[in-house]
Amino acid sequence: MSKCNQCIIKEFNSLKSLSKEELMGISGCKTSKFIKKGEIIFEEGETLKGVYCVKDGICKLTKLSANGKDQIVKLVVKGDLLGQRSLISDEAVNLSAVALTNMEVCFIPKAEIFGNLKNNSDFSMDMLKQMANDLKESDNVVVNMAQKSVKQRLAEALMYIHNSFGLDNQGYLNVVLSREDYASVVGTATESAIRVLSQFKKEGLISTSGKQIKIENMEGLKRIE
Amino acid sequence: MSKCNQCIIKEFNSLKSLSKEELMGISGCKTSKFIKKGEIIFEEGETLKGVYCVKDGICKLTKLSANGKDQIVKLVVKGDLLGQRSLISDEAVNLSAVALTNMEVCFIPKAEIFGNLKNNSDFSMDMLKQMANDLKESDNVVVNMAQKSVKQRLAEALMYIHNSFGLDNQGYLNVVLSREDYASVVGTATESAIRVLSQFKKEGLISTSGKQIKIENMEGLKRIE
DNA sequence: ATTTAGATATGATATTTGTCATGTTTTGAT
DNA sequence: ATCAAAACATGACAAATATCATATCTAAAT
Repeated sequence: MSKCNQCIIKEFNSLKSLSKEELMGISGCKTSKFIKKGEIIFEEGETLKGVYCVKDGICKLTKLSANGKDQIVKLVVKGDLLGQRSLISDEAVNLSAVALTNMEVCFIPKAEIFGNLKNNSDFSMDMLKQMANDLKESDNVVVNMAQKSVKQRLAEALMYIHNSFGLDNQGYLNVVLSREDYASVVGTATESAIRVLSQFKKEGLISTSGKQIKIENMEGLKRIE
Repeated sequence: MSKCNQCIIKEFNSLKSLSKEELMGISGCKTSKFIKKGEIIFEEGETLKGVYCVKDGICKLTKLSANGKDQIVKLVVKGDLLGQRSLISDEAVNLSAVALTNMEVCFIPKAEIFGNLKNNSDFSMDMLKQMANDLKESDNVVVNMAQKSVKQRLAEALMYIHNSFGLDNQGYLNVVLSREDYASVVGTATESAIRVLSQFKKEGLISTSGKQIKIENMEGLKRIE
């Protein structure tokens, strides 16, 4: 069993506030899991028995809307925790998590997290900060959804992925989404997302190679209205 | 100076997890403030020096979008705290707070809140729970904004206000919003909000008396597509 | 290599929503 | 009580977006 206190991943999330002893405790009860692209980590409505620490790979958090369409609420990468919100509220999960690439995650049981929240105020403060940040971002997304056009939202989604998830060695976005997923991120019909991406391509703002997308003119994307 | 441990309001928020001594500490440093309808409590970008506990009245939390329109992100009532998110993130506030009615609020300095977060794990756990709940609701709003029509969103806004803020003695919604505010809640043009409300009225789903709105057919509103 | 389901693309059209113009009503200040 | 400003209302039209149809491309399975 690999040791949490030697794991670099923890530096990217609240677990960094835990002591060596507390991390040893987690090492002792965590389990490691490999998840294939497309597989479901958990589904809306499930009751979670712990949180997942993402060691490698990328997944999407989605919510099924009343009209039957999935909406992507967030993209989660290496270093993020999954399921804390649900655990803290002591409710069924509000979102589904689906792997966009092959993933490696560590599962940490609920009791362990709660114990640390109770005894380590730095940890709970860090968790609070993380949650506060998620809330701010979610509020910002609400405003964008309500006030911006599909074109703007898609341009911003591309820039967000560019800035947050980086590029491969040929300059393509590291996160590869289907057109349907792009539609689901910006909240529009798949055909609309395809049309806008085609337009961006015509205008030289992006280029593509299969599913892969490369931003060619960041300033142009910023100027989209 | 009135005493926090005798104040019923605290039962509705995280302050209920504080001990009598901790509440006395807050009583000693809090200040009470009356705010008139339409006045700004704080504005996006400001740095807060504490949180506000809403003793009476209702306010809206808004965010200015790039196109210059205000978006109402949340309605806040008696019992809620204002400004915790910003305080915890140690950042400028993300949202503006504007009174929709005359209000009475208590201002509690930052240091007092942080001290209690550090020393009282029940308090920080409760704060975490509150934040987790806000996050869930915000995520749900994102999905609604992205996937539902203006008509649906407005119907839901009316039902939300009905269920969460109650009615006056004649059955009108307790929260009275201008048409512009309704537009800002659902993220649409003021004229569109007016049109939809007029249509609801024609269909007998609601009735109005000036700005006041009464839901006449809850089931009908639920069925809106 | 062939097949085939799924993804991407695009045209035609319908629907929704926004914008501008204009008139009416309500509200608040004097 | 009167007046001005703001809020409300509605028509006409424009723009954005969704839907439906259909064609092409791609990738995985045999």
